[in-house]
Amino acid sequence: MSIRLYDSLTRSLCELRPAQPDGIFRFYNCGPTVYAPAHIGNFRTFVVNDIIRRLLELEFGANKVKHVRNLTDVDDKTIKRARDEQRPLADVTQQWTAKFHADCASLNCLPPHVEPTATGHIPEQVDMIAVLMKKGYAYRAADGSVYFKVNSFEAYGALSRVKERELQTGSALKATAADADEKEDVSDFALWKAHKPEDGANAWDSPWGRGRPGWHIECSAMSKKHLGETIDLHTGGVDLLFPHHENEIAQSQCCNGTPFAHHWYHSEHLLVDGKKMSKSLGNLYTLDELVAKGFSPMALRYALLTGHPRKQLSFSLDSLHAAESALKTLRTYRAALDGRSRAEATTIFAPIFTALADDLNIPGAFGALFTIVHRGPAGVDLAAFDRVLFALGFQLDALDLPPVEAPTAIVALAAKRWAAKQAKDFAGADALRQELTAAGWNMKDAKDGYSLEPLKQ
RNA sequence: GGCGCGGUAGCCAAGUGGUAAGGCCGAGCUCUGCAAAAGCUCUAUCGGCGGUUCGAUUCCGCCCCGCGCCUCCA
Repeated sequence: MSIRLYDSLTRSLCELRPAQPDGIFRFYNCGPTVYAPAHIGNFRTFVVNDIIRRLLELEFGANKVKHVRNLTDVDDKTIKRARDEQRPLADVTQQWTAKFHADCASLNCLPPHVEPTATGHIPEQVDMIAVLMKKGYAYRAADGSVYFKVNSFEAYGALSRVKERELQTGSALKATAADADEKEDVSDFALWKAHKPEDGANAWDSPWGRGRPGWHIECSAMSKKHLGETIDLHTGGVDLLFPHHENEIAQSQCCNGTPFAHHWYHSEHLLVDGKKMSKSLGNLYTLDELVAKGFSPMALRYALLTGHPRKQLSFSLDSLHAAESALKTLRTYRAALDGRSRAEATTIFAPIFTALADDLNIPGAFGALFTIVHRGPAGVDLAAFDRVLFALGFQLDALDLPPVEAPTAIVALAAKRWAAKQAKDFAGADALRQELTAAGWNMKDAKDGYSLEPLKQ
């Protein structure tokens, strides 16, 4: 199987393969800014990237993939959060890093091999900026900040086709750039930001004075350090395509004089009520909120994968209900497999891998999966099915949420109903069941007892 | 204004130049006092109008509608 994936730069499908002779596939995925809980739109990207990681491992071998995902732990948002809460920056970023890790774990995302932080790579960033200054690609402005001179890089705009757009009067860029007055050109972007009072203690020394790195340079520096000058695949959400990734290319290629990434991939946004999630629209969900509503993280993982990654995906609580049901079907199916090895039957799941390797057609893979499931478990090799589950990252035993303790009133109602049923008072039992349903609980009868479970919202 | 993406059953969502996967919901059925669980069955002609073609949902043109990026947003 060879993995073909859309490349944002050439706008075509290209095969993924390691370029270096060591055969190691170098994979860099832009990570989160750790100042708040990531929302599920963020997690769509990370879950999709987790599928990429898993496919790469299946294709090249687990020890032939190096996956790096950064943590942005110094920027306007993290600093503001620390200032608002009157806490040290590191305190805040460590808190939200831990939360991010916990969420990723419950979504069953494989941890990256290296997870570098911006604050942990200040010298590397300074070094790159120094080279850019020396080569004439950057300049120090009157405010003490260092900017990248966009028009010094011929190829600028290749990724986003920025040269095809007119930066006309009144464009958002011109109107709102806070540092517009300092820069030689509105398109220039900060490599090093001179210290401002509101930055507080969050400043580092540099040849250009105290300050902090700009956003884009961290990825250039960290990917270079951990993966080398040229990487095989660089990914992120579509909103990073411009300017973030465009700027990364400019910095890295001007500094190193070598190609930055062979392949670029961007996943599309998760939509709620037809719109991208945002705080201002109030349509933002976090994993914790969904778990509080009774949904399992695995259901969210499933729901986030129901659309093609390069297409916007509509999310709703209904999609979580659908996901729970679909996953239960898979769990039931797996439980029905007898575990007997059937080497001759391991290829029945091939259509699933074919779909995945064909530009990450995950919905297509789901379709193939359920088509196979409906043929029944007879003669199916358990290990082969588990490889499918690995590729998709589904942990079916994680589906069951810890049992919820019912309130005493509910317990009493249930006991009463059970007694009525034992006495063959079915009318009374039914009435009590209705009371329980109205109270938000379902009573599951068994031969010799019963259990209670809360109805989902 | 520039760049890009999309409009497929009640909802979500694949896909192909030759009469449209899959999931959910709903309905019916099997099982079961009821409910649940499990299983089976059923439900679309693909935004609109033209064009190319033996034939288009799939290619081309126009139109309508929606979304994203152009602001340190995944």
